[in-house]
Amino acid sequence: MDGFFHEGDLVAVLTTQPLDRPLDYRAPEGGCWQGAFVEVPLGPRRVVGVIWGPGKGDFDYAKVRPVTRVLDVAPMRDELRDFLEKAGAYTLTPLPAMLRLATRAPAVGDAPSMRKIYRKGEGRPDRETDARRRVLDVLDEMGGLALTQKELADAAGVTASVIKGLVKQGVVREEDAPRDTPYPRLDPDWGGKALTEDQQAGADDLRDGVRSGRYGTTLLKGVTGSGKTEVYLEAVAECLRQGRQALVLLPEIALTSEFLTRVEARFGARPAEWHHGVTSTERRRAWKMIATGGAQLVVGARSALFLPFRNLGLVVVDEEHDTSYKQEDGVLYNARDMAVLRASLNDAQVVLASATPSLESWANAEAGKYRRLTLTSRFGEAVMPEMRPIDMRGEDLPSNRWISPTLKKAVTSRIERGEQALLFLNRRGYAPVTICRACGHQIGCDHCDARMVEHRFAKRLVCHQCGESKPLPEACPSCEAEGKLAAVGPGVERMAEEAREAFPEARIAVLSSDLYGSARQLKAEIEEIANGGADLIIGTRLVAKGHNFPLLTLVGVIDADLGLQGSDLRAAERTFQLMRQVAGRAGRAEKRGIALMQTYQPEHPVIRAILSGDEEGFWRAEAEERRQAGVPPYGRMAGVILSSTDVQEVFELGNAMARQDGALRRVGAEVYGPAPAPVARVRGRHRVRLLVKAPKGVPLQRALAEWAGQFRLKGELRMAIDIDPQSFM
DNA sequence: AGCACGCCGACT
DNA sequence: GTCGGCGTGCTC
Repeated sequence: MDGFFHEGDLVAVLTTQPLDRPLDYRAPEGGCWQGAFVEVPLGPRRVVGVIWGPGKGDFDYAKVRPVTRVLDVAPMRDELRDFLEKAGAYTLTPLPAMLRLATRAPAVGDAPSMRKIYRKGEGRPDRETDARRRVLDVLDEMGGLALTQKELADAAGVTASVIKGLVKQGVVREEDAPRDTPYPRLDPDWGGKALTEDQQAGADDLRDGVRSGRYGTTLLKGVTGSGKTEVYLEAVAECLRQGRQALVLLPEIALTSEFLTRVEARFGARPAEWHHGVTSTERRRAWKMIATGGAQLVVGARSALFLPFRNLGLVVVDEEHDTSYKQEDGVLYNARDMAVLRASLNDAQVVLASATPSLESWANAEAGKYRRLTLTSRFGEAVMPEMRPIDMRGEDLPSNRWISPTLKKAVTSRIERGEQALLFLNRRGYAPVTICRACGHQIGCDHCDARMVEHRFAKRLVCHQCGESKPLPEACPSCEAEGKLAAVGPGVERMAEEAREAFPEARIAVLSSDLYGSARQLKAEIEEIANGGADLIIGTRLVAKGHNFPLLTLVGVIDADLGLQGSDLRAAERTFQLMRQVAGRAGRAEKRGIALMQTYQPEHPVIRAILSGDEEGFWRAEAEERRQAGVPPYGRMAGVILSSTDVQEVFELGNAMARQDGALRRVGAEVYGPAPAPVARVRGRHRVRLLVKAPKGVPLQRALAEWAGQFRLKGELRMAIDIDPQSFM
């Protein structure tokens, strides 16, 4: 039999321990399958591993130890093993670290955990009280189905002690049942919304893709309100009809609860959920059910890509341009690219959904690698708002004020008409810089090379890099002059202050992620505002993400130039996306909105492109610039970040690496740097960055591995290689 | 990752 | 003499 090992056979076991290769063991009594999750002895410890393949047999047979036991979970499928190997090779991540991503389920190897359930028993209770009668009524209605103690107590409006009393008499039966139960079935034909012609065509197209049973990627582009979600949920429905599983990735957990409600409305039940906020019992249930087919749809964060799907047929990456898909949590990977890789190994379809796609995806669609679907019409006839610049060079504005007379007039007129306005500034806190007027000292973080941001609402200075905070001092920490510290520059809190002065009659709400304790509170506040609880909203980029404000007709961007500073090559792309998204908040339903952008450089090509709405033109120009520069997606890049508590040590290694670059030059790659990383010191560690640039099509990973392998990291030194870095300044 | 081994400086 | 710092190497 293929992939089965009999007792005593040599097997290679990969563990999550950071060894450089799988180790040989002997198959246990009863044998084991390739992919089986096992427990093996390693030195004095026992660790969890996976049967990776046949053993190599290059180790003294007498010293080979047997597998301790095979865990009672579905073996890892070949596709997932393949995915881990390929993703590891691409990101230059050792396999054990990749396996760790795929085994992030708590206590999967333990015996199935049980819980008590309750159903109708025999006879009548000795005394028939109201409470007891209600419990029995609830159980009667269930028609023999069992409930947990909490469900039963809540439904009957009694406490647990009533149930216990009935159990004692045998009137209610208590039983043990496994805790990890399948998720309720989703019905693909439950609540389909009527689609517009445009949406219907898109949905048909995606459905055909899913029906093909083959790999394929579609870039689904559509502005806010164009019905992207409805359209891709039709692809999910088709996937469920085919009896395959679907995965929807969202960039932020804050968006999941709203999304789950929509899924429930469409399919009649809630899907499995997977992100850091899910309890460990629920994660364990999800993991097991995904492996056995008891979960049809998973909604989750990027780590959901490593779940043990039994038959994955579709992956949707919503807001595919979102930078949070590329972030470090030990392993540096871009969830959008990994979704495409995983899908291709599973003969599954990918849908990349966005109003403002990444340049990479746009280029892949242009090159014919991805299909392209564009939804044009917005619901209820409204279109993208009218966009106009406010040339700040011509505005009469005192220093320390940021709302221009033109913008002020526009906001006033909207508020008078009972409509909402939004002032957008992508900067949290009160002021980004606190400077001493006596000596010029700027207050910085003690552990990072970053300035402390004043948060007046919390009465503290906060480092946005490491989260460290301290009270605002009375005296300058450098020259000790008292009362000379001044806030410089605007943050949303300061904008709110100015707005209260400018619009004394208006009800003003500030939306910034740090002002709310929990995602739940924030969501409640957003709902309140959407229902008309405020006249003027002042918000950070948080407002750009998927929330709908039906009364909003004016968006004022305080500083449209903000994202264009610095030398980051992606700055243009990000600013373009952000500005279009923020502007898209204005005007829905029957009211057309307007977006006003305060700028000191209205002739800047990016600002002009944002205002004219010539997206294709912008992408083409941007693509041409990248092609000229030989940077992604027309060339390859990798970042190398070295860090240590010792500055000199990092720079010495950085310089040595830059000098000994033979392995890179042999494939035509070049090294730049070392330079201090964008934030040169984080949490007390000094960081230095090297950049590697290579033509497309060269074996970059192999060259990088050979190059980096020459250097030994001693002491506190750490090296992280980032393939396809987000920023390449 | 853990854990043992071993080579040097410092102390009862 | 021996205690303990951490650099190096091994785990099937």
